[in-house]
Amino acid sequence: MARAQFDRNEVIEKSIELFWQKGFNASSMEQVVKRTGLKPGSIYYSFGNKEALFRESLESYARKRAAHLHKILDAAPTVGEGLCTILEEVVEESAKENYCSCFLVKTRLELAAEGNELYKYASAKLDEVEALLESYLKKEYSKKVSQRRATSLMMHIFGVRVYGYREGCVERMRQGLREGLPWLPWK
Amino acid sequence: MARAQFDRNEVIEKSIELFWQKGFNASSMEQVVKRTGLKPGSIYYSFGNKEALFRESLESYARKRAAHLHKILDAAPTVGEGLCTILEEVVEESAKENYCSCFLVKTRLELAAEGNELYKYASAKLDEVEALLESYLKKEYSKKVSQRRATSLMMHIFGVRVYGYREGCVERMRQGLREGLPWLPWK
DNA sequence: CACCCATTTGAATAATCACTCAAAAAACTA
DNA sequence: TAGTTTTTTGAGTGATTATTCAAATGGGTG
Repeated sequence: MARAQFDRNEVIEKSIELFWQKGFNASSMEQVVKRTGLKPGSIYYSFGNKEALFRESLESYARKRAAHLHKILDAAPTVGEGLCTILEEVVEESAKENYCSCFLVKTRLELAAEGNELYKYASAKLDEVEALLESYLKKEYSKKVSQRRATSLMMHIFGVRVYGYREGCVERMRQGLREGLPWLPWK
Repeated sequence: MARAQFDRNEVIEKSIELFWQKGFNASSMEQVVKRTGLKPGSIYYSFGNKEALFRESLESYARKRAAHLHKILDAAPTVGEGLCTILEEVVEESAKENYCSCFLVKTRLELAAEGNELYKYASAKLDEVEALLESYLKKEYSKKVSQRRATSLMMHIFGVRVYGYREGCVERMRQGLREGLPWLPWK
């Protein structure tokens, strides 16, 4: 076998599922073995160790999320409408079964102690999301207003990511978002 | 020894410190042994098991937080001013070394999978905080407005709890809060 | 076809985990 | 002070953890 037999993307996909749902510490490599079907040796040969596999999963997740945000904001007629779409999506995501917030947010909260590298990575990626929002806002607002509103948006997104665990909270969150972000073109 | 030799409150206090900082899964009972100075047998004899000790720690934390919120809101000249004080405190807390968000929020995010009892408890306590805020708001606003603003406040608090890990973010968050909560009497 | 080497295998390893228990010790009671 | 009950002690348990490795496997290449 000169080339690996498994599909690397599929393995990362399954790992994201597990790590996102359970977090770093509650996920065991045995569970990774079970979900991916690979043997322990293969996983370690291909990915190094648990932290490296987790990191690759986080990277993949962050890449896809950033691409998605870009796509929506580029497709929207105005920045404001794009932001409304994003927020509405985040709200609706919380209504799904097995909702588990945002992989980056969860990692930031779980691994903050001791300056963990995975924490640093998740934090850097979240900062990048804010920078992305700010850059789009600058198309319509001054630098000062854009920065303030980007931070406000981030806090609302984080808010929904935590609030969303509550059952039957979708309408409440919609109201709350309209209250806190009245400058957006809500429908 | 008919009565325990250690101070139960002190042990819970040390446990809160550990569990709050590291979370449930990254905290080992050996670390509890080290921090409290008790022997394993004593801990299990007095508290049952890890989950029960964690729960007692969570309960103690939640009780103290709720009392603190009540105290501030009762002492403030107006509800709005009390809310500003609370938010400013949460922001300033994030600037401390070893900042670790909110024990309840961290527990909610870490243990949501599989309907864990500790997750349910943390969630219920967070819901109670919102109910508390809403009851104070009703003194000055209609039921509808109070509910909407209580949710908005909760989302902002959650937002700060997650955003606060970012370094040098205090001024940013202050700006963001004023942007999202313009109806509060900010100074 | 034969060789090579990347990859797979799965049992094994050592560390750590939550938790237990029988015996010792230390209060309270009479 | 003698006896009873509660609490402490700390070595020990079995399960689970992340990780390793020598041997087997099989695709690519000449």
